[in-house]
Amino acid sequence: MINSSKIIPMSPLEENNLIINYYIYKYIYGQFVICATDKGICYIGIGDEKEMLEELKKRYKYSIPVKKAIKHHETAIFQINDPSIVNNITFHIKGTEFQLKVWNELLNISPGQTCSYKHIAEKIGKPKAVRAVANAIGQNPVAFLIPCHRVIRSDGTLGGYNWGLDVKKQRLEHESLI
DNA sequence: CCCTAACTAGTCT
DNA sequence: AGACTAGTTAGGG
Repeated sequence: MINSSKIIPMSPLEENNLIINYYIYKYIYGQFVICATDKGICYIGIGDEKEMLEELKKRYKYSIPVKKAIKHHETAIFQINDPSIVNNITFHIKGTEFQLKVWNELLNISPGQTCSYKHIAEKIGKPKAVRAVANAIGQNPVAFLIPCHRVIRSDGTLGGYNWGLDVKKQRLEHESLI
Protein backbone atom coordinates (compact mmCIF):
# COMPACT_ATOMS: atom_id res chain seq x y z
CA MET A 1 0.00 0.00 0.00
CA ILE A 2 1.70 3.14 -1.14
CA ASN A 3 -1.08 5.56 -0.45
CA SER A 4 -1.76 6.97 2.98
CA SER A 5 -4.44 9.36 1.85
CA LYS A 6 -7.76 9.19 3.56
CA ILE A 7 -11.31 10.29 2.99
CA ILE A 8 -13.31 12.17 5.58
CA PRO A 9 -17.01 11.90 4.70
CA MET A 10 -18.85 15.19 4.79
CA SER A 11 -22.15 15.09 6.62
CA PRO A 12 -25.15 17.11 5.43
CA LEU A 13 -24.89 19.17 8.62
CA GLU A 14 -21.30 20.13 7.97
CA GLU A 15 -22.16 21.20 4.47
CA ASN A 16 -24.35 24.01 5.72
CA ASN A 17 -22.55 27.36 5.39
CA LEU A 18 -19.28 25.53 4.93
CA ILE A 19 -16.41 27.73 3.77
CA ILE A 20 -14.72 26.25 0.72
CA ASN A 21 -11.42 27.82 -0.28
CA TYR A 22 -10.61 27.49 -3.95
CA TYR A 23 -7.72 28.46 -6.13
CA ILE A 24 -6.68 28.27 -9.78
CA TYR A 25 -3.63 26.42 -11.07
CA LYS A 26 -2.36 25.94 -14.62
CA TYR A 27 -1.11 22.57 -15.70
CA ILE A 28 -0.41 20.63 -18.88
CA TYR A 29 -3.94 19.23 -19.05
CA GLY A 30 -5.47 22.64 -18.65
CA GLN A 31 -6.56 24.83 -15.82
CA PHE A 32 -7.28 23.23 -12.48
CA VAL A 33 -9.70 24.58 -9.97
CA ILE A 34 -8.84 23.11 -6.58
CA CYS A 35 -11.29 23.40 -3.72
CA ALA A 36 -10.77 22.55 -0.08
CA THR A 37 -12.33 22.99 3.32
CA ASP A 38 -10.17 23.44 6.38
CA LYS A 39 -10.33 19.65 6.77
CA GLY A 40 -9.30 18.62 3.29
CA ILE A 41 -9.74 18.60 -0.46
CA CYS A 42 -13.38 18.56 -1.50
CA TYR A 43 -13.34 19.17 -5.24
CA ILE A 44 -10.92 19.41 -8.15
CA GLY A 45 -12.05 20.21 -11.65
CA ILE A 46 -10.42 20.89 -14.99
CA GLY A 47 -11.86 23.87 -16.81
CA ASP A 48 -12.50 27.54 -16.35
CA GLU A 49 -13.22 29.15 -13.04
CA LYS A 50 -16.85 30.00 -13.65
CA GLU A 51 -17.86 26.56 -14.87
CA MET A 52 -16.07 24.80 -12.07
CA LEU A 53 -17.65 27.00 -9.43
CA GLU A 54 -21.02 26.00 -10.82
CA GLU A 55 -20.03 22.37 -10.50
CA LEU A 56 -18.93 23.02 -6.96
CA LYS A 57 -22.24 24.67 -6.17
CA LYS A 58 -24.09 21.65 -7.54
CA ARG A 59 -22.24 19.29 -5.24
CA TYR A 60 -22.08 21.44 -2.15
CA LYS A 61 -25.26 23.38 -2.40
CA TYR A 62 -25.12 25.31 0.85
CA SER A 63 -21.43 26.04 0.93
CA ILE A 64 -19.70 29.40 0.55
CA PRO A 65 -16.81 29.49 -1.95
CA VAL A 66 -13.93 31.81 -1.09
CA LYS A 67 -11.01 32.45 -3.43
CA LYS A 68 -7.97 31.93 -1.26
CA ALA A 69 -4.93 29.66 -1.41
CA ILE A 70 -4.44 27.33 1.54
CA LYS A 71 -2.05 24.55 2.42
CA HIS A 72 -4.30 21.76 1.16
CA HIS A 73 -4.07 23.15 -2.38
CA GLU A 74 -0.32 22.99 -2.29
CA THR A 75 -0.32 19.37 -1.20
CA ALA A 76 -2.78 18.50 -3.93
CA ILE A 77 -0.91 20.15 -6.78
CA PHE A 78 2.31 18.60 -5.52
CA GLN A 79 0.78 15.15 -5.80
CA ILE A 80 -0.73 15.84 -9.20
CA ASN A 81 2.71 16.85 -10.47
CA ASP A 82 4.34 13.69 -9.24
CA PRO A 83 1.91 10.85 -8.58
CA SER A 84 4.73 8.48 -7.61
CA ILE A 85 5.42 10.12 -4.30
CA VAL A 86 3.77 8.74 -1.21
CA ASN A 87 1.39 11.28 0.09
CA ASN A 88 -1.03 11.85 2.86
CA ILE A 89 -3.76 13.86 1.29
CA THR A 90 -6.93 14.29 3.24
CA PHE A 91 -10.20 14.46 1.35
CA HIS A 92 -13.31 16.00 2.75
CA ILE A 93 -16.08 14.94 0.42
CA LYS A 94 -19.76 14.18 0.31
CA GLY A 95 -20.99 10.91 -1.08
CA THR A 96 -23.19 7.92 -0.42
CA GLU A 97 -21.76 4.99 1.50
CA PHE A 98 -21.37 3.09 -1.71
CA GLN A 99 -19.53 5.90 -3.45
CA LEU A 100 -17.13 6.40 -0.56
CA LYS A 101 -16.34 2.69 -0.60
CA VAL A 102 -15.55 2.78 -4.30
CA TRP A 103 -13.40 5.90 -4.01
CA ASN A 104 -11.50 4.38 -1.14
CA GLU A 105 -10.66 1.38 -3.30
CA LEU A 106 -9.43 3.64 -6.07
CA LEU A 107 -6.85 5.14 -3.73
CA ASN A 108 -5.20 1.74 -3.49
CA ILE A 109 -4.31 1.51 -7.16
CA SER A 110 -0.63 2.27 -7.72
CA PRO A 111 0.48 4.95 -10.16
CA GLY A 112 0.90 3.56 -13.66
CA GLN A 113 -1.18 0.49 -12.80
CA THR A 114 -4.62 -0.06 -14.21
CA CYS A 115 -7.48 -2.25 -13.12
CA SER A 116 -10.94 -3.10 -14.38
CA TYR A 117 -14.31 -1.95 -13.15
CA LYS A 118 -15.07 -5.56 -12.36
CA HIS A 119 -12.03 -5.81 -10.15
CA ILE A 120 -13.21 -2.85 -8.08
CA ALA A 121 -16.69 -4.35 -7.81
CA GLU A 122 -15.26 -7.58 -6.46
CA LYS A 123 -13.01 -5.71 -4.04
CA ILE A 124 -15.91 -3.99 -2.34
CA GLY A 125 -17.77 -7.27 -2.07
CA LYS A 126 -20.41 -6.63 -4.73
CA PRO A 127 -19.09 -8.47 -7.77
CA LYS A 128 -22.22 -7.85 -9.80
CA ALA A 129 -22.45 -4.13 -9.17
CA VAL A 130 -20.09 -3.32 -12.02
CA ARG A 131 -22.35 -0.79 -13.68
CA ALA A 132 -23.03 0.89 -10.38
CA VAL A 133 -19.31 1.06 -9.66
CA ALA A 134 -18.78 2.82 -12.95
CA ASN A 135 -21.50 5.21 -12.01
CA ALA A 136 -19.88 5.96 -8.66
CA ILE A 137 -16.47 6.44 -10.23
CA GLY A 138 -18.02 8.91 -12.62
CA GLN A 139 -19.24 10.95 -9.68
CA ASN A 140 -15.76 11.23 -8.23
CA PRO A 141 -15.30 14.92 -7.42
CA VAL A 142 -11.53 14.93 -7.20
CA ALA A 143 -9.84 14.69 -10.60
CA PHE A 144 -6.54 12.76 -10.63
CA LEU A 145 -6.08 12.49 -6.87
CA ILE A 146 -8.72 9.83 -6.67
CA PRO A 147 -7.29 7.95 -9.61
CA CYS A 148 -10.40 7.10 -11.58
CA HIS A 149 -8.29 7.31 -14.75
CA ARG A 150 -6.61 4.06 -13.75
CA VAL A 151 -9.81 2.08 -14.13
CA ILE A 152 -10.39 0.60 -17.58
CA ARG A 153 -12.69 -1.96 -19.15
CA SER A 154 -11.86 -5.59 -18.74
CA ASP A 155 -11.42 -5.97 -22.50
CA GLY A 156 -8.54 -3.50 -22.25
CA THR A 157 -10.19 -0.49 -23.87
CA LEU A 158 -10.21 2.73 -21.94
CA GLY A 159 -13.91 3.13 -21.24
CA GLY A 160 -15.03 6.65 -20.42
CA TYR A 161 -13.72 9.67 -18.61
CA ASN A 162 -15.30 12.79 -17.24
CA TRP A 163 -12.58 15.09 -18.54
CA GLY A 164 -12.27 13.40 -21.93
CA LEU A 165 -10.61 10.21 -23.06
CA ASP A 166 -7.50 11.96 -24.35
CA VAL A 167 -6.85 13.34 -20.87
CA LYS A 168 -7.26 9.84 -19.44
CA LYS A 169 -4.78 8.46 -21.94
CA GLN A 170 -2.25 11.24 -21.42
CA ARG A 171 -2.44 10.85 -17.69
CA LEU A 172 -1.82 7.11 -17.84
CA GLU A 173 1.15 7.64 -20.15
CA HIS A 174 2.53 10.29 -17.83
CA GLU A 175 2.27 7.97 -14.85
CA SER A 176 3.80 4.97 -16.56
CA LEU A 177 6.93 7.01 -17.29
CA ILE A 178 7.58 7.70 -13.64
C1' DC B 1 -41.70 8.68 2.66
C1' DC B 2 -42.25 4.68 -0.70
C1' DC B 3 -42.52 3.28 -5.39
C1' DT B 4 -41.22 3.23 -10.09
C1' DA B 5 -38.71 4.22 -14.08
C1' DA B 6 -34.68 5.99 -16.34
C1' DC B 7 -30.40 6.98 -16.29
C1' DT B 8 -24.67 4.91 -16.55
C1' DA B 9 -17.15 5.75 -17.54
C1' DG B 10 -19.43 -2.47 -17.83
C1' DT B 11 -19.52 -7.36 -18.92
C1' DC B 12 -20.79 -11.71 -20.80
C1' DT B 13 -23.07 -14.63 -24.60
C1' DA C 1 -25.78 -6.85 -31.23
C1' DG C 2 -28.52 -8.05 -27.16
C1' DA C 3 -29.41 -9.15 -22.37
C1' DC C 4 -28.33 -8.28 -17.97
C1' DT C 5 -26.71 -5.96 -13.96
C1' DA C 6 -27.11 -2.85 -9.17
C1' DG C 7 -26.84 1.72 -7.23
C1' DT C 8 -28.18 6.54 -7.80
C1' DT C 9 -31.30 9.94 -9.12
C1' DA C 10 -35.64 12.24 -10.37
C1' DG C 11 -40.44 12.33 -10.45
C1' DG C 12 -45.13 10.96 -8.98
C1' DG C 13 -48.23 9.26 -5.68
